[in-house]
Amino acid sequence: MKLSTRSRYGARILVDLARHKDQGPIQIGEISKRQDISVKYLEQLIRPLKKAKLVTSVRGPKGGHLLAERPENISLGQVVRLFEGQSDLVECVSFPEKCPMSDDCQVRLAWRDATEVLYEKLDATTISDLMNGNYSENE
Amino acid sequence: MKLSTRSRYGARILVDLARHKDQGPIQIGEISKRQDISVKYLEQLIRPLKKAKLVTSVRGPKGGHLLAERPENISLGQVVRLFEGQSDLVECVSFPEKCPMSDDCQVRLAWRDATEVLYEKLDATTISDLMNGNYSENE
DNA sequence: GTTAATCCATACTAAATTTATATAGATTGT
DNA sequence: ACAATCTATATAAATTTAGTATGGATTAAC
Repeated sequence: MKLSTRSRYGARILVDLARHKDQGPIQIGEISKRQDISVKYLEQLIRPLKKAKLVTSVRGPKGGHLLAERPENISLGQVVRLFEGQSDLVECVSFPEKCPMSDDCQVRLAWRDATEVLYEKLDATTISDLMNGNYSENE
Repeated sequence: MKLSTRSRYGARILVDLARHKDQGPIQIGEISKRQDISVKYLEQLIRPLKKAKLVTSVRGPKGGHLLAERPENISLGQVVRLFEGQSDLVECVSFPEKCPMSDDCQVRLAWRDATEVLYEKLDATTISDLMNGNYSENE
């Protein structure tokens, strides 16, 4: 039960953009160096972020990428839902028809509730919480 | 980010055993029919459950499997930790050395906290909660 | 207008993981 | 003795993931 690198990298990209948001458009090459992610993979990851309106870009020379939202308005929950093909812990939570036992499966309801608790936490954690090196457990 | 079928099946096996715990040792063949899991796969899944002392078995004819603990003492957290090779949302939570950036990665701390919240919920959910068809969201 | 730097989109592949099945054997109550 | 059970390892097919490659389209600076 692990998160894809896409979610992990996606979050780091957003934090990187947030940290440098006063420096104008940020080139992929810069992010690549700082985050140690290949340029090609970065391009692939930024596309969904743009589609989701979390990031905008400026084209041409001196162009680059910018956060489209304030850091406090972007949550890890958004990132995970965006990058994980299946964002629930088990398929039957959202698609009961995938399991013949869904109808009276108590375990399914427990997975559903656990998924819910997880996303409550992820939704409550924003890029703003993570950008300044002072993230702490209690808040 | 999905749970393996092993965790899902593992939980269902335990609930099945809990539901029939007054009927003496339960044969794998019975579980197989009720839960629609192949006998061979079941054998493979029950082994770790026995190793973890959640299940015991009686050998020979008329033998079978039994819960080794009271249903209220077995949690989904135990099941998931047992069956998921990696029980954290991301590897660097338990193994910071796996990522060169772990040292001052704020996102890592957020993943750690989210993992923690998830397991708090899973640990609070027991087989007893799930065995009687009256599991409800609020408890 | 040219050009260099950027962003965009799809195809593909190699590796890892998952989900089982198959085979063979050990144990034990009747 | 033996039939029914549990145990263990090997293997294979399918799926998923992670990342690269290729080729292009756009655009601002000069």
